[in-house]
Amino acid sequence: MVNQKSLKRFLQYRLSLIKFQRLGFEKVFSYNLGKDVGVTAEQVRKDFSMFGLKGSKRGGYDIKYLLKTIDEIFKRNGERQVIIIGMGNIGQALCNYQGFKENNIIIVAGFDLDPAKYSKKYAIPVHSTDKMEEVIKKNSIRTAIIAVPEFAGQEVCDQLVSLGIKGILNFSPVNLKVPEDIVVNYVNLRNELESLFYYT
Amino acid sequence: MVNQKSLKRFLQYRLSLIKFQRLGFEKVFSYNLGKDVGVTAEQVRKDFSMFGLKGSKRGGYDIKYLLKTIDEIFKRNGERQVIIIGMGNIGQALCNYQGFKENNIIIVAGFDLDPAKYSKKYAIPVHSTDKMEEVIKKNSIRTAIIAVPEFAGQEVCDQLVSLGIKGILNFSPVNLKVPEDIVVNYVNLRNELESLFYYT
DNA sequence: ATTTTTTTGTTCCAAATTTCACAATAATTG
DNA sequence: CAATTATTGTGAAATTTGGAACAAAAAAAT
Ligand SMILES: NC(=O)c1ccc[n+]([C@@H]2O[C@H](COP(=O)([O-])OP(=O)(O)OC[C@H]3O[C@@H](n4cnc5c(N)ncnc54)[C@H](O)[C@@H]3O)[C@@H](O)[C@H]2O)c1
Ligand SMILES: NC(=O)c1ccc[n+]([C@@H]2O[C@H](COP(=O)([O-])OP(=O)(O)OC[C@H]3O[C@@H](n4cnc5c(N)ncnc54)[C@H](O)[C@@H]3O)[C@@H](O)[C@H]2O)c1
Repeated sequence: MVNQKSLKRFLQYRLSLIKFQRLGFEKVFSYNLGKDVGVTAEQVRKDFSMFGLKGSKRGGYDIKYLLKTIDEIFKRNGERQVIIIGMGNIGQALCNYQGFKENNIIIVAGFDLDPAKYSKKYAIPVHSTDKMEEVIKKNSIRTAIIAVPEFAGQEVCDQLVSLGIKGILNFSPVNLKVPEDIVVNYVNLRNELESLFYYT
Repeated sequence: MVNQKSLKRFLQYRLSLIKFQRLGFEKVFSYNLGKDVGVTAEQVRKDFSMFGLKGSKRGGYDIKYLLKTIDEIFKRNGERQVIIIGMGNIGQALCNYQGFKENNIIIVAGFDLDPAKYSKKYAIPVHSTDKMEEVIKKNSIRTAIIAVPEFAGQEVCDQLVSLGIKGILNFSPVNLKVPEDIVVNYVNLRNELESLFYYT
């Protein structure tokens, strides 16, 4: 299995590379990237080496080439579709975010139990959860965002897994029990905020 | 410096402990907590030992005592005030979230450059960024959430630091340059989602 | 009261991750 | 074109993190 941390660093490298490219650079050195992203130059080189990205000694790395390869790693050229379960605060914030479309990520639809959410006022169509199977199958969707309250997290997760979802971004503060081959990324906003109060 | 990961696990332990308490339990064993939170029992004991939390051999840990001590670690009994800079999608989602108030976290105010955001329709007062200093000083605020676009992240961060903020939750996809004594927690939603496409 | 069982607390061990160190080599300089 | 310099790529060392193992102690059983 691939190193999760390295994987997320690549997305930071990508942002940084685009920044350098906009500034007119064609090459970068490991320490340029490292400094901008907040890791050591050695870390950058190790990450690159792990995914087989090559630079030229003394000449550094070619930005275009790096971007192209990173794009391949994250399948940026294919369709990258995702659905959201739970169209409350978080679900709405995500579907209004422009940065996904700009980065080739399509939020196909939202799902909710509450009929009040099936309105036209959202950036994406919102359906009853009964329709999940249909939408997932029709679009061959493999990735989903769980943004339902804590008590519903595991239940929704089980549904998603049974419908063939392989990758989950989970906002509910629950440790999800999933089969081996399912990848879950956790975002626990309350913990991220609250842990700051330890220091302050 | 304290182990960041351990710190965040404590908040998960806390949630789990409350769950057990609601179910009528007064004691837990390390493996109960571990199973629920998704870590090993050894990890739980190690974490507890690191913060000086004591259990009784064969009797396990007293839930009330654990909760009380964890509450102290995160200063749950004092005022836990925070401000949000950037009242766009994320800023609004956060200020509408009930779970903060329920957990003794008060979002005192929001700040934005855009006057269209200074309306009464939000759950918290929203001011011009000019007012940041006044609000921070008056309430002795030490914790802030950055929810502005990428290009403004570092600038806002510098302002906050100069106004005495010590802990930052940063949603903008930038590596913030901060003095040693400032703690930053990063939430990069796009990376969390996009990294899933590596697998799917 | 003694033995057995169970669980903590901690030391030791293993795995994963990061940093160091340096040979290899490409670019630059003289 | 030889010497110098800068930077990559990677194997070894160091660090960090998590897991295993087990003695110590408390509870339960006999
Ligand atoms: N909003 C935040 O700032 C914030 C902060 C910390 C944690 N969270 C967590 O993120 C998650 C979402 O938060 P939110 O503020 O968006 O919640 P919310 O209550 O605003 O929205 C949840 C939505 O899920 C829907 N829902 C409930 N059960 C469902 C089910 N079984 N299937 C489909 N839809 C269902 C509800 O109808 C509602 O629309 C929660 O687990 C919350 O704990 C949110
Ligand atoms: N919304 C999402 O789902 C999402 C997903 C991934 C990343 N992000 C990141 O989170 C951050 C916030 O996202 P969003 O969708 O809420 O953005 P948004 O554009 O909806 O809101 C940003 C707000 O910040 C304000 N602002 C800009 N410069 C400011 C300044 N210097 N001082 C004060 N206010 C300022 C703007 O007026 C706007 O109201 C961004 O950095 C974005 O990249 C958001």
